[in-house]
Amino acid sequence: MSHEEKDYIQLLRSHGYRVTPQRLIVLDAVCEVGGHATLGAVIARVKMLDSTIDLSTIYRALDVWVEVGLVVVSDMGEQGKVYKIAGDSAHHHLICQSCGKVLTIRDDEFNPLLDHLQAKYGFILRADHLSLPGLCHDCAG
Amino acid sequence: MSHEEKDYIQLLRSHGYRVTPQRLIVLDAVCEVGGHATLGAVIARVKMLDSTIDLSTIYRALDVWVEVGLVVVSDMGEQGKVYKIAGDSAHHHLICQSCGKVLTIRDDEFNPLLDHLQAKYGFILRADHLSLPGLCHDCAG
DNA sequence: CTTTGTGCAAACACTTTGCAAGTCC
DNA sequence: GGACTTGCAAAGTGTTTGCACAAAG
Repeated sequence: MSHEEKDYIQLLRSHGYRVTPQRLIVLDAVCEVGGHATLGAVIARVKMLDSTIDLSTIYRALDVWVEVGLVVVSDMGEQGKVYKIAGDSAHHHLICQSCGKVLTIRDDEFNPLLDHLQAKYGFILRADHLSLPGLCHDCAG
Repeated sequence: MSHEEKDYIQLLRSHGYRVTPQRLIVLDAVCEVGGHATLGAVIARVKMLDSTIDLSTIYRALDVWVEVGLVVVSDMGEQGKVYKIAGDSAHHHLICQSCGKVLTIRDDEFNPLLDHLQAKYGFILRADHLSLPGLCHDCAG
């Protein structure tokens, strides 16, 4: 695994949570799925690592990791919730409604919009994972 | 109700659907709730208009209206699905993660972003109802 | 040893489906 | 009359909760 062991153990403890194998496995699963891990993908991965872990435990463990801030979750509507390790560079997705292709764009491409919203409404956009529907180059033609 | 009666009756028929009071009531409900009608709001409204209409009928009727194109649905994740009469001017929401306040912004405020995405990726943004998370003016200070 | 976490089963909310009876055309 | 719809009840989903036992600190 790519994350530092001490850090997240301290993180759990400092929030009054205990360190359990189940929680570590769930965290590993999110890591290993990588990128944007859908709930289904995380569950599948956890079950692969240890099939005796209960579904409710997975839900609870994910809540804990989100609570302590090591994992961030975003609800993408149709696609359900996706989990990822906090600190990954923010980015967004362009999803083609015709062919389903997914383009990834960097967060800073939103800066003009972000500046505009802040200037006009005082609203600070804090989206680290948007999914924007539309038509890709191939399907638009 | 604000919609033309003939139009949507023809619309149903032309798609091979029958005109039933239940379907009309569901359509009315979406109209009356106005703007973005959450599923819950639509259901509540329908029940108010005629409490004998079954939940399954409401779901099926909404599917029919979406199918014929008179109603559009967007899945807003956390907030669930919202329904609205097709043809309303497109716009988007800024949702404050701290206080829950919702700001509505016009679609054309996205034009710079839209142009950028089209120029750089050939991607045509087709979002008529985005929800962007962030912090509102009051909470950001 | 005390407190927290787990697995299990049951409860839950939300949505869909099968079917007989009713309705639209 | 014949096909489509409805209401009802039941079955699915996906997620949460209560509780006795197990594990962490």
